[in-house]
Order: sequence, then C-alpha cells, then structure tokens
Amino acid sequence: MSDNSQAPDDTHRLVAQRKDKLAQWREQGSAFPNEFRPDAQAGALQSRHEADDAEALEATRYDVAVAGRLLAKRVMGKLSFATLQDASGRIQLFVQRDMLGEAAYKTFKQLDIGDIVGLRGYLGRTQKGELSVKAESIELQTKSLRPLPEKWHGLADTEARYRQRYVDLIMNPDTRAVFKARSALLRAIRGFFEERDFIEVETPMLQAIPGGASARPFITHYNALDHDFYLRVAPELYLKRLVVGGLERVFELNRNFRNEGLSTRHNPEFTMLEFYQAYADHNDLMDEIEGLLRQLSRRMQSHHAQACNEHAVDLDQDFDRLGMAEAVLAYNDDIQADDLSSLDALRALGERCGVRGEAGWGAGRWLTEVFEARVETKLQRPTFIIDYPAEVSPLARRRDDNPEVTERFELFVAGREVANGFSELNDAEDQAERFRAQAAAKDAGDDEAMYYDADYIQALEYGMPPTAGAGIGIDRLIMLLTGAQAIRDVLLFPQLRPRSG
RNA sequence: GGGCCGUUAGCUCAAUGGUAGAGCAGUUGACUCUUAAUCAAUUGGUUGAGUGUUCGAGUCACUCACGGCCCA
Repeated sequence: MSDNSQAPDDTHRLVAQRKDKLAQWREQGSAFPNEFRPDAQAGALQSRHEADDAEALEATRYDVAVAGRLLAKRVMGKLSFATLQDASGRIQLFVQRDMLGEAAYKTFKQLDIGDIVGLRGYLGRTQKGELSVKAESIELQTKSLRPLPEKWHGLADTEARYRQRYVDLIMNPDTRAVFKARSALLRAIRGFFEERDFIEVETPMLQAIPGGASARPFITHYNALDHDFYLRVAPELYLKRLVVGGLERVFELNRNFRNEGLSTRHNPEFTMLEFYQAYADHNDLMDEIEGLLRQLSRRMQSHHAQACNEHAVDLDQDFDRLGMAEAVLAYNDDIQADDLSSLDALRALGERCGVRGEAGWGAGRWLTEVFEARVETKLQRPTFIIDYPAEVSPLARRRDDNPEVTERFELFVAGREVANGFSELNDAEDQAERFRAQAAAKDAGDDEAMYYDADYIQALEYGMPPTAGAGIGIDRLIMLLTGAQAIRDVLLFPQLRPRSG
C-alpha cells in the first residue's frame, strides 16, 4: 500500500510490470470482480476422487468451479498446466487453447504467478494420472502486484517468514498445517471443558491492579479516566471472583501480556488457558490435565500429522508425579537430604548451584531456585512436580499436614513448564497476609512481586467454595505437540523489533 | 544485557582485496500431457546503513540497524 504513495520511479520494475497489466484489466472493466462463487475445494476434490481413474471421471462428468491463487504455470504452446492453491490445498489446472478459445487462452497466458483466479471446468486425469480441472473458462479475481518467492525453496528467510506471514502461508504448506492444527487444538480444548459443564468466560485484560502471576506488566494510559492501567499478566483473580459468584466451573482461553524479553520460548503476548473448578483439589486437576493432553496428543497424531516434525512429543503416556524436594534429590547424585534440611543448608546449596540469592529469601525460595537450576531441564518425560513451597505460591492452599508447602503442581515436559495449578487459597485472612508479604517484597524492589488486591480479598470474604484451578501455556503446548523449536513458529504474528526507517 | 554467526537481484544462493555471478521468477520467441516442464535469447545490483584502511573493499577494521543460535 505504501508503494502507491511513492513516486513511480520508486516502484520496483517487477511491480511496475504487474501494475501495467492491472491497468489493462481496469480498461476492460474487470479488475476486481466479486461474483465468482466456487463450489468445490482443491483438498476435497483430491480426497473425494482419489480412487477415480480417467475413465470414471469421464463417465460421470464432474463440473466444478474452483478459485484460488496460481502458484505455477507451465505453458506448452497450445496446452498449459497450472497449479491452483486454495485454503484446502492444491489442484492442477489443465488449460487447452481449443477448449477455451484463442482469446481466452491468450488472456490466460498473460496471468502472473500469484494472481487469484476463478475457473469453471470439469475433472479429469492427465496422461501421467494427475487429477486436474480441465478449464472451460477462467476469470481473474484479483491481480497480484508483487512477485512470489521462488517455487522450489519458497520463503526460507526466518525474519521474512515472521514479518510477512501471509507470504509464508502462501508458500509453505507446513506453516498452514501448524496453524490449522493450532485451531483444531483450541477447539478440542473448548470441547473438553464444555463436555465437563465448564462455561467459557472473558475477563478484563485492562486491569487497574495486575494480579495472578509474578511478572512485570505492561502499562497503558486510559485517556477517558485519565488513569494508568495494566495489561493483565493473568486472569486468575477475576476467574476466582466468578467462582465466588457461583460460576463453579469456568475457563478462559485468551491472551496474557508480560513485559519481559523475547526468546525462542517467550513472546510478550501469549495465549493461556486457565480453568477453575469448585469442589476439586490439585489431584483432581492433575488427572484432568493428563486426560486433556492425552486427548490432544492423539488428535494431533491422527488428524494433523503434517504439522508435526521429528521433535514432536507424544503425550499419550503416563505422567510422573514427584515432590519438589524429592525431584531435587532424585535428579542430582551430588545433593543429599541434609542439603535440604534447613535454610542455611539450602542457601549454601543454592550458592553452590550458582543461584544469586537475595536477603529476604526463605528456605522455600531457595529450594525452588535449586529446583529450577538443577532439575527442570532434566524433566523430559511428562512430570508433575508437587509440594511447592508456600513462599513461592502466594495464591495456593497450604497442605493440611505441612503449612510450609502448598497443594500446588507444575507440569514439565521436555524440560519446560507446561502447566501450573493448585488447590486455591480460599482463606481470606491467609490471602490478605500473603498479599501483604508480596507487597512488602515489591516495595523492597522485587518488580515481579504481586500487588495487594483489596477487592479480591473482599470477594474471598464472601466465601469461595473449595476450588482448584490451573493454567496451561497454550503456545508452549502447541510447540510440544508440533515439535516447533521456537514460539514464533506457533504464533501467526510473533513480536519482532520494529524495522527502523 | 553478553558471546558467536548472518544480511549480495523479487526469491534461493555463489563470488583469494582486483570488471558482482547462477538457478528460479520476469521479458521475447518456440512448443498440445507438464508437474522444479523443456529449448533459445534477454532484462534486472546503492552487496543492510555508515565511517575508516587501501592504488583498489561484497571481501579487512570500527560503529549502528535487523535477524538467528547460545548464555544470563
């Protein structure tokens, strides 16, 4: 679009050639029609007629109208072949001068690769056996003004693939497959919860007090209220307000925003599933998550294998469950039970593991840091880590037999955190106490610590039934299921630094 | 934030410090069963931006931009 505002000499010669062609179409009054209605799709035709040979197709004449983008053109004098791509896939076009007529055939030959066309004809097979639409008429639907990447290598430049995802989607069927799989998985997740009588809700993304996770928020300004708001880091506290309100099973599948760096595993906006279930505890949720992931994994392997690469993880297996302290011991021969026995021992162990501690840290924080440093990446097969210290779990219910530890779990697969959940803290007085501790930590300089949310405390004071809740990072889950090595490969428009100039 | 690597034609990639090339795409022509069609001819470049070293820089040095990988 910006090219239109530029001087003609700034227009690339290849674009200029196509603009000249467009001008000719305009003169004929048919530049941007919108009457053509396809009645068939390439992918459906390919699968429906897979078994039909040339005679069968000829015996029953299948008239079709297809529309899509021209990806390749092979002109052989009075006969041409072309490749048409629509949302469902590709099909070959068989274009013969003697069928189309001389003028229309000449017009066809002037079409560029990338042009969007509508075509009427009937199905047939070529001598080599390829299913083709034999063209009786072709109409330009949209003129493409920019050349597509080379047909064989496609668009390989990673940066261009992210910045111009539309070109990536045109050229690379695997990219399409990943995002179709993503859509199917989101649908399956919704189905899973709807079957279990959850309702899907949408809670605020613009929050006056960001809560529900330890993370730095984005700040934005609301002019009408002349007040700064935060983009949410998690929907958690709003979802639990809904449980207080009697919506006993809720889930939200939507975006969170965290003001942190970019990496192969981090995007500042990412999709999170959170769900809350009254009269359930963390053990119930672990069972449910295991069932959900098994179902999704089976679905991927049976319906979306094309989206998977060799790194894809099979989640159709039993998940381990292991306490955090037990995991530290089990995965590290050089750490003994004594090392975990007191704050001093844990601090010494942490420093031995290269953790740079801070003054206010208690035993629970040190243990968690050691776990992250020495265990996380070793958790290759699906493993629920349980018994998280209360110190690092300000929203989780304490264990009845050990108040230093909470009824919390995190799920790790392939060395990465996939889910986080717990029996919810519904003791308003304990929650207020923990918010105060978080607020103190924030005042002391921890900018990831939580705010004191008085309204949330008030909600809890009305009474929240015993509840368990969990969150699943959807982008990372899809990475696992497709084998994507970068979060950018499962996000249509990943965040990139703006191009200067 | 640190380290390493990359950025050359629309795309994919070459090019000892010595005239910037190929394939595809494009343009022109031939061609009625191709599918990376083929054949012939041909257009196309501020080598990411800048500064420096040099008789001479795509190539060497430095700065910057963007990206990738690893680390924090």
